[in-house]
Amino acid sequence: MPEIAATYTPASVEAKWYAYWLEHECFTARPERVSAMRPGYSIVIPPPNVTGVLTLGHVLNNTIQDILARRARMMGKEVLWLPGTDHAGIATQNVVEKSLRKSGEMKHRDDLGREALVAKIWEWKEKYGGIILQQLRALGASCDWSRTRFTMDPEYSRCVQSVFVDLYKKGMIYRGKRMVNWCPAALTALSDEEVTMKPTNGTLYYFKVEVIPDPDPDPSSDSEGSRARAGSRSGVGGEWLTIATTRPETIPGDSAVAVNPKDARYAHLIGKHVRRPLPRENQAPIPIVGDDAVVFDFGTGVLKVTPAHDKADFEIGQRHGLPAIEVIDARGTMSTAAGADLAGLDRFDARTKAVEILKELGALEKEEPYQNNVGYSERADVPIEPRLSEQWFLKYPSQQDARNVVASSETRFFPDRWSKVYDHWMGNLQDWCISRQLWWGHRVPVWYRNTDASPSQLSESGTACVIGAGEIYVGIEPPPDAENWTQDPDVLDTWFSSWLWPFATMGWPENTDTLNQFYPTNDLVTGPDIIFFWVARMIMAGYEWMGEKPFMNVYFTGIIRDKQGRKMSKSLGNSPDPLDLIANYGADALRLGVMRSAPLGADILFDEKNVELGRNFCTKLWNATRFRQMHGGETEAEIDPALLTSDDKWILMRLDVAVRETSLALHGYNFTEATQVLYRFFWNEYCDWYLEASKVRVGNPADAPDARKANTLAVMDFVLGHTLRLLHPMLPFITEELWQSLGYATDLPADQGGLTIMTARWPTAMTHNEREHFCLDESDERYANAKYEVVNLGRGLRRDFNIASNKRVRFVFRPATELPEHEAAVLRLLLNAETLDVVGADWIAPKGTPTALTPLGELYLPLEGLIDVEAERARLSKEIAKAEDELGKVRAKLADENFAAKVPAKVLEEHRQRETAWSEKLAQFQKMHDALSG
RNA sequence: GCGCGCUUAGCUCAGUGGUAGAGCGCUUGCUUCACACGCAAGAAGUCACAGGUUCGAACCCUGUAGCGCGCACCA
Repeated sequence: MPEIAATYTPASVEAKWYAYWLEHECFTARPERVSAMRPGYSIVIPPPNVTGVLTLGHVLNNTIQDILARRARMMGKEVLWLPGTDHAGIATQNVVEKSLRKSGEMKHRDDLGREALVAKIWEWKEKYGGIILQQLRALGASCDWSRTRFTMDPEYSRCVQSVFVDLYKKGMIYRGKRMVNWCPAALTALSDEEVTMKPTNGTLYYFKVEVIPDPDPDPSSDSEGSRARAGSRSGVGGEWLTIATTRPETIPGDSAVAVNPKDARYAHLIGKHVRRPLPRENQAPIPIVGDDAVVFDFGTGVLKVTPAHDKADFEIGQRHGLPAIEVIDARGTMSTAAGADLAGLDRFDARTKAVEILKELGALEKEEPYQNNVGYSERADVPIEPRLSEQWFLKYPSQQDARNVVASSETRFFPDRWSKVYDHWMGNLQDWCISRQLWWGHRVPVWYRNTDASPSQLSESGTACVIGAGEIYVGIEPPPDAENWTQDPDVLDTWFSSWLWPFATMGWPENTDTLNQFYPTNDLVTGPDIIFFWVARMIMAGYEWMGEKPFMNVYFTGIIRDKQGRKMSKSLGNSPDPLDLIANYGADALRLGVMRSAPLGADILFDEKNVELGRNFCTKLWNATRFRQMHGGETEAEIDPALLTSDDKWILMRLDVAVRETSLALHGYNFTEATQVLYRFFWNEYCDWYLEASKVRVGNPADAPDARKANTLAVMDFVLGHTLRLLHPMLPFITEELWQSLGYATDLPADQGGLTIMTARWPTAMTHNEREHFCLDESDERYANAKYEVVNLGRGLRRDFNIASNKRVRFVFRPATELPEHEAAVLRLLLNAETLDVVGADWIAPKGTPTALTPLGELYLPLEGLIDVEAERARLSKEIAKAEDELGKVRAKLADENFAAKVPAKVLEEHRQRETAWSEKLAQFQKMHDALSG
């Protein structure tokens, strides 16, 4: 048996046991072992970005998953925790492009070209891609690494392509030119979910336009026709309309002005035209249309309509057959259609310029500061540009099943309130823009060719479909005569692959053992920020292709913030590196620290103090266990119930409570509560009381073992063995080290803790028979509590009379009933008393002796020659005041006749007992007080 | 604008109808033979505010304020 070292050194212990677990394949899931007696349990990891490095958010998330997985193993389940990474299209391409630009290998992606860049990204992925998974090992994550998946593995890619083809065949996928969220930084379309609205300070510009009495029949921006009219400024003296806008740079793209047809101020103008002021060289007439979307009381009630650069305007344009004039290009630069003044300018510079021109034209009436919500690209953090472009869209499949499964709690959300958020989103689904103008990702499995011939037939595999006009081929494999075809250049949204994660990682579309035994998964642990991106879509995908929900429970973690409540970010520098924390405090300390501060459903304010707390707890655990080992003796000897003391019984009962509470808390995903229960049990109950009291019996390590000492050590083994198991999911490393060091593994079967604590049985609450066996009774608990209360009161006396805690003093005790010598010995030890003289009822304390009234009798602290009568009088006065106060409160309640009449009998009885207890105390204190005065 | 959540000790948070709690921080005393990453004792709260229900409210109901989140959005 290895001797437990004086200090705990996490680094070597962690490395040792992680290697041991891997060597013994403790993390490997074996579907063939699943049976009725050994149910399967599974979690799929939310795959971190392949570019990612471990953050505190990952620590939180993966510690929870590890706790769930380890506990499930201890409960006898066959566990699969499936790890992997996500190719994360935009993020990864950005990271690699940036690094290539930095190293000078390219200036722009076009320098390399598609194939070369993708090759570079693969290279980069092979080199650095696994970092975060390595870091998870340092945290202790018990993932089945042999099953590590990547969303661009060949088999996985095939899944992605086949669901595309499947959805295409089902008519759920279509291509079209629509208004999309365009990111001018990433140069790609985004889904609605990738846009976040941010309040942004801007300006509302009011400019006027002239109503033209004699409209041009063709209001399009035909430059020749317009220029001809630009010179003859007709309509002078006509009507003018004032329009408010935040985006004057888009005026050249306006193809109408809209008013509400019910707006009496303007309704008569509908059908007339106004002169669009920009571009200067093409001040075309544009129509005034009536549309209900225009609100009366915003701005002037007149709306400029820019169908090419605003979603709402696009819809108005559709309703009125208006042309969409693109004045901003993909990079956010003004196009030639914007006119000579603006063309080539960045969209924000163009805004300034447009305002200047309006001023010059005398069209600008006023400008006022204005805060509006602007959509930002979540990833690039730049304002998105609504833009018309040709994209692939998906009508979400299996919506109804996905909605029902959460509404009916067949899949449960923790905390439950997220199910409302989910339901709301599911009820307002918009088609999903799934194509991205990137190179890194799953390429859209569609090929085109121009042909005059009639459409080709379906390919034999049935994976191809055909559309008229130009020819389009949709299939997992390229068309047979691929050289004649051009593949769609776009790739698919990363989430279009992530949503298949729960089954694509398990061998789908094959009917594998893994799928049979581990799908649906039991728990998903993720952040609420990706409830739409990922969770909702996985549920729909699960129903669409597996015909079954992907998970039974979803636990949403909080967001980790710093202690001032700010989000963790690189630029703020408030994001500590978890690996540094592990190096400084140990992985277990980090896990405990994070879990102890992670309340269910709330954000977590991270403070390194919590990790310190975790470290301190590990040290305490280490030392308390070392204390046990130092006293030697047989490991885990049989407990002799006949030799159990009140302290023994008390700790066994407290342990039982801790077992129940821990299990209950974990069952309800209350991880913080579980940690708190265990922290209190071990530190405050086991160490502070039981271990200290037991010193009476275990004596010095060198003392010869006797039956009583052996029995106490057996109780310690029982409690420590249970505690280590309860703590193992939370603190895997130190518990394994101590489990092995104490020799608890030696006599157990390999699969029940003999090989590793990982598979030791999860403690269960004591049965009635076990309680009988140990003769556990509430009276033992009451007696032990009373004894500890005597100690508390005695320590209070010491404090009140300024006796240093290391000074051994004489106490006198007058017990209410007989005090057994072994209990007196415990009192002596815990009070740090030189002696505890037990006296009879006839003993009279010297005048002024400090006295405490305890549940077991009166405790005196004789202070020979040092008695300060005034001090004791003052102390007693305080006690009397306190007793009077409490007595007053409880009597007031009892005096209320309504109270006595309506309150439950149990509560009434409690109050009566309280009254009796306080009045007795009060009487005694008063007696002692009077004696001092007399 | 709609919806959800939060407000309890200096800080972070437990506490779902019956005597206000923990950790950290603070004060005091202790190198007591497992542990100073420790031991012991202590101070510290109008439970956001206002009403209501109840014998009794931190807890249930209504309203108000502040903070946070989600959705929608008005140019």
